[in-house]
Amino acid sequence: MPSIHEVAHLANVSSATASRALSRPEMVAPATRERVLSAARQLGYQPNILARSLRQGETRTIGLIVADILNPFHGQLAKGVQDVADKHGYTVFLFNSDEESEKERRAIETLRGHLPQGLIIEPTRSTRDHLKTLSNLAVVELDRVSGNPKATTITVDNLAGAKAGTRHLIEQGHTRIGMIVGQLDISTAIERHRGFQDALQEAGLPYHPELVLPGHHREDDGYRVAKHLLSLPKATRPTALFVGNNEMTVGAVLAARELGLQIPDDLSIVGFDDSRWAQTMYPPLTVVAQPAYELGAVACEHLIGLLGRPQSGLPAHVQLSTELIIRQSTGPPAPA
Amino acid sequence: MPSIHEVAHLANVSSATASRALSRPEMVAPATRERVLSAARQLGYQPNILARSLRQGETRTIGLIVADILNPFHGQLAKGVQDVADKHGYTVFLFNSDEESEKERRAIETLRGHLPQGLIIEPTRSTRDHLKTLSNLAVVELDRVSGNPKATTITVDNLAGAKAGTRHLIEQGHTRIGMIVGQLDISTAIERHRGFQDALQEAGLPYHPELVLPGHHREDDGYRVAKHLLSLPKATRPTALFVGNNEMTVGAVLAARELGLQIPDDLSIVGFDDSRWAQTMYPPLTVVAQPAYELGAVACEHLIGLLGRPQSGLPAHVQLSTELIIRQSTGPPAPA
DNA sequence: ATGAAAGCGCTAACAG
DNA sequence: CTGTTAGCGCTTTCAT
Repeated sequence: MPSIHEVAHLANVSSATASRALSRPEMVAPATRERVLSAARQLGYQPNILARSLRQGETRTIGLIVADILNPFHGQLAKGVQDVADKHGYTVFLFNSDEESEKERRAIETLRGHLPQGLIIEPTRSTRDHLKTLSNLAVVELDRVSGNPKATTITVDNLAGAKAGTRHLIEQGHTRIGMIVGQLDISTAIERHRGFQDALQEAGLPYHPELVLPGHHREDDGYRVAKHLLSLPKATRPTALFVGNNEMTVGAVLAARELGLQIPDDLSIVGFDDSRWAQTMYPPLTVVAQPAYELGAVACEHLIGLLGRPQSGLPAHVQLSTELIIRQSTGPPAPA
Repeated sequence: MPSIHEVAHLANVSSATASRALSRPEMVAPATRERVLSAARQLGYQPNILARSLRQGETRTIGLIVADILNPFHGQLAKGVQDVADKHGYTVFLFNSDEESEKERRAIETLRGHLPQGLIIEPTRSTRDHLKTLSNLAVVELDRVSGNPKATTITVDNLAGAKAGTRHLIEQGHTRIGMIVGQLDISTAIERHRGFQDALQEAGLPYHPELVLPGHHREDDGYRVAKHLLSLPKATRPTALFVGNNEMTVGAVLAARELGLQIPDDLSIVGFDDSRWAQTMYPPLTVVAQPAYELGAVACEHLIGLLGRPQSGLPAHVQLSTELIIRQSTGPPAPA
């Protein structure tokens, strides 16, 4: 890799001038500028970002820590972030926490060494602690909130979403509705659970705690929990299921199939997050859809905004809305 | 961020000793080492990787350029790469080319400035040209090959996979089989097309060029092409479709549904790539599955191996195998 | 408008 | 075993 000295030498100027010609063209005589530019082109010169960042104390880099890049929802978040970062000339360091505290800790540590100017993170249980080590880095929390009151957060209105999904089931006539909820130490799970409860209450329906069970957001959890709920004696078994995230919904659908339950005749299902398979599965799934890509894009716009001004007042809390998409996995309960 | 000088000062040693205590503990007296370590802990010291990399000329960073992170197949590749990189203490710079030459060019350019020690790339049409600017960076081509004979490549046996998928359709009794093939300037598409042809030929079946149409790997392409093929007059319309990638298969399935064709009774479909929706859709899809995660993992292992030795002989060409998973989207053609 | 020189934070010679 | 010194490539004063 040629250095700026070689470019300077070839153009018969000092490295200072070469640097200026490249980054502040207006400070340099047109003729000189041309010579430098052509020398750079000729040598295939590419500035060494490490050196530049070291000198300027500015890396034009941001960190992104997502919970699980294989889950299409999180994948879309990541894409939204990347596209916007790219547009503004920032480079993204992407890490996966896989929902594990320890991985998150390591990701943050590695990231720190690379001196990102900002961090976008989907918090886990331990994020609050981990972020304490990050003196005064601009942080945007995405999708979930860690509880840190100083953080800017970009989320979806989970409460309203869950309420809408549950209400839809109630309107179909269901009274025994089960929920497979996420980990209750994560904000999204808490809010969706709350929305579920609120909808029941508004309708004057009782909340059956034994029909509400937690899972760790994975397909197997959905499968296991659904298997249990759907194997209850007919009288107590739920006629509808509201599932707290996309992966667990897959598990629930497979469990229902395995038990020979027809959807929606024997069981109605509403999932959270839309996805490719929700549209192609049979029957197409009714879901509470989230604007995943936009969520990521907005988070990144905000972060970059934050970088512009030093300490601009209060942290923002942006909340995007969800959309209930009614397909064919929901219908009235079978007559008793 | 505290620098190593502050740590050194607090521990009453020179910065050189502090550096050694941190990176080469055996070179330093145990007592000193302890003092330095504790000072570092106390200050929350984290080495500045930029400075270190600049000094050592070694960034312990690799670049990864995937075609489309939102496609789960590519997502799995990325995860495989990342997990392995992580295990070896490398950090990954992830970029998306979105199958666009121009984005790929920009990604490579940006990457260069960050001085990655190696690059893993899913080549596009123009990769060969773009890589010329990368003097002597270790490069591993993933999933596809660019045609550069000096590159190490990690691929799947697309020829055998496509052959197996096609043969399966032939065994079911199909004689008019259509194919939706990818862009024919990408190696995987070429090989799958060839495998398709070979299977026909081995079975003594004619190749109908009018039943083989290209798409750009997206859902809409699959939809559009399938719509066309399936709208042909009954006598000439294919009774089975072999589709060259996962996204296009979605489109083909939706097109079939829209035309009221029952799968597999009116139409058999074999897709390339397994996925979540292939398993949950109705009916579950017969596919040629690829070990995506492993592909990424192997690529990264290879790259890191390459970094160990300087110029180790010939480039490797690893080929993993595919697996035909027979589900329920394939069956005998309807009797005429 | 240009050049000389300093310094970002780190580590590798080289001395001692 | 430890300190001094130099330099990775870049940009930015400060002169001129």
